[in-house]
Amino acid sequence: MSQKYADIIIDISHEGVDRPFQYIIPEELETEVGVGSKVTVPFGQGNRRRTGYVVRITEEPSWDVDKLKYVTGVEEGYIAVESKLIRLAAWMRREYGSTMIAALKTVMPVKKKVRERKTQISTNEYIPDFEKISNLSDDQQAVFEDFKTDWDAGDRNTYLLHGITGSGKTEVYIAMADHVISQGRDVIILVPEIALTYQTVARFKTHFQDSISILNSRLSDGEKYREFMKCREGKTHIIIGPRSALFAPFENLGLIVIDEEHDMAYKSEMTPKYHAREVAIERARMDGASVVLGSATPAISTYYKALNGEYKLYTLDSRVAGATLPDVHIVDLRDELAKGNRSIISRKLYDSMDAAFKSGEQVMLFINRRGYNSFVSCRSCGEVIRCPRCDVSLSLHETYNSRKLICHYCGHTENSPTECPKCHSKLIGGYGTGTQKLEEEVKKLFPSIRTLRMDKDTTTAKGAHGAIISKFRNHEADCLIGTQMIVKGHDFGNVSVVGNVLADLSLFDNDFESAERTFDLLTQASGRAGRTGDSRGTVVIQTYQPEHYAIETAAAQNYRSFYDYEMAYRRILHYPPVYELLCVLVTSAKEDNAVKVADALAEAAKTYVQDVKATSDTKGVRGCETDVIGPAEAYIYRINDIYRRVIYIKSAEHDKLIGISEHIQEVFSTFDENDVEVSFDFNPMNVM
DNA sequence: AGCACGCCGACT
DNA sequence: GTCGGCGTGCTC
Repeated sequence: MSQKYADIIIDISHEGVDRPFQYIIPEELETEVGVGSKVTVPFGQGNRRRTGYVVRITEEPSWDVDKLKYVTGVEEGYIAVESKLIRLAAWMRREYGSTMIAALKTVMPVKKKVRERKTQISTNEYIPDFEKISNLSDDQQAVFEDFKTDWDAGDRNTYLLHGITGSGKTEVYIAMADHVISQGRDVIILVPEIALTYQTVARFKTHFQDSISILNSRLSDGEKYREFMKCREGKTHIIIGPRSALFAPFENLGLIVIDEEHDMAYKSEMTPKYHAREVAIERARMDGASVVLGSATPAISTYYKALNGEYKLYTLDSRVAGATLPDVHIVDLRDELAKGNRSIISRKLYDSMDAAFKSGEQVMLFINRRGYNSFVSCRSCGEVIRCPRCDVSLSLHETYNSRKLICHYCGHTENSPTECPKCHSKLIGGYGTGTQKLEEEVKKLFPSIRTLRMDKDTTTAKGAHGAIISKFRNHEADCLIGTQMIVKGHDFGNVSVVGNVLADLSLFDNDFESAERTFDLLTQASGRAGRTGDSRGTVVIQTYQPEHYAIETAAAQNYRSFYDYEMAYRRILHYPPVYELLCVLVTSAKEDNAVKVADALAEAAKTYVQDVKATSDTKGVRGCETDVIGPAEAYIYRINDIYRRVIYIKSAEHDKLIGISEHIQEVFSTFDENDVEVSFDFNPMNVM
């Protein structure tokens, strides 16, 4: 038998070693080492043991054989992922500007010690059975039939299923998944976050019973690995889970469904900062699978592609079971103030709540900010209490016996001062409003009402989220107050009033997606009112900008109208999806180095753009504009004593942005400021 | 990333 | 003279 050699990516996240190194596979390990194996090898002059991943096996060495070292160990029973997932990692490396090892680690199933429990806990126990789905409505059937026709003809596509809240998208997914599985292919269902999409998961679980793998964020690495093994071994043919379920090691993937495809949770915060939608489409392309994107409020960029014909568009615009749209009222808070109402609950919202409580119905109040007040400032000198390590003001949080100031970025905590640290005035206090303040207000206005609060503060404990939801569902509280997490996918039959207490909070973010986020939140929140249909629900939207198109179109539940307005802005301002955006983040503990490097990289990018333009002009190609903006201070200039500067680059051509990012990386690698780091974010979803 | 080789300052 | 500073460069 001939000698085998392995190309191995070493587990060191550094540009300098971000390439394969070749090793000899010793005879005794030959059966165990395959593509995707996790191995240990001696590396560097000191022959330090490092781990690495095998990305290729050859029979011919491509390096001086005398210099090759031997593979020293293999992780036993490690899932050898098919080379397809490694190719997907390579694609992600290039697409999102990360190292190969970082890309591999996001794609590889993690194996930690799988502790076998004595009493096997079913990870899916907490999900109740859901009523079996009834037959598909005519609308749903038509969508499914069209999909089936394509599928049977071997036609693989990306589809956008645009269905209003309550139109029954889940039933359509299930029908599609059933069909694909019946053809011997595997299915991945992505949901934004399992805890928040409880009902979708429950429906799938009811339908597929034990043949479905369910991933959730509470699973340990070992449990997650076990679910992945089931996929690998063909014990299950469908998996449902968050972003990471995208890398389930199925051999015969046929369909990827992304539910609530507009959700921000699909964008990874960790390098490589990939978007699950894009990776899903690439994986589907590699595996000959179809992708179904579903949403009531599709991302602008998704709808844009659907209208361009890049995706096939399906629309479901009638609610099943005759549920009606709620009555939506917009309250202008400026009028309210003029009339002398200084409460954060308007007259209209108060009356609606009062009526609901009197008839034994429930109310949901939504405010997109946690904490008590947004910040603490001095009324005398204007001093605002800020985080000592970050460039943000601290948020006030109240616990049972103390008032604490917390930094939402680094976690810094201090006691709330009783006097101004600068001018020593006692007139120091909180401004703005958050979930805690709102809860207090409700208790003051409705003393006999039982309230529940759901935000990041009350849901950190394991199971807290589900506990709050089931308490409210069992009507152990009359009023649920929370941040955006309460609007996602929960159906409460007895809720007749939904209040958006300060709808423009998300508009104040002022990045190019703030209108889109506001529209999504308002639409989803409105969808929570009166869904079961016997009584028409009431939605109250309180705002300082009642004429804003995002608020008006959300109140009218008119997605298309919002899309048209929004696209007009995006076109004028050269924002995605017309133009794509690359954010280059330059960070350093030394402020002057961050400035210096950011300036140099922006200069390099500008020169590069000019050169590319010059060459394409000579070829007669009408080069699309590419703008380099900045560098500027990041939205939050300092986090944990690290200074942050950003360069934004806009281009209508995706490949051009990739080229620029590669060029910037190259230029950066010649610099010797080793306290500076550079990271890339394509089409960022948060202000940087 | 980590380790070695390499060429300049104050020490047994 | 030499011990050691960390600048530069390589790792199969």
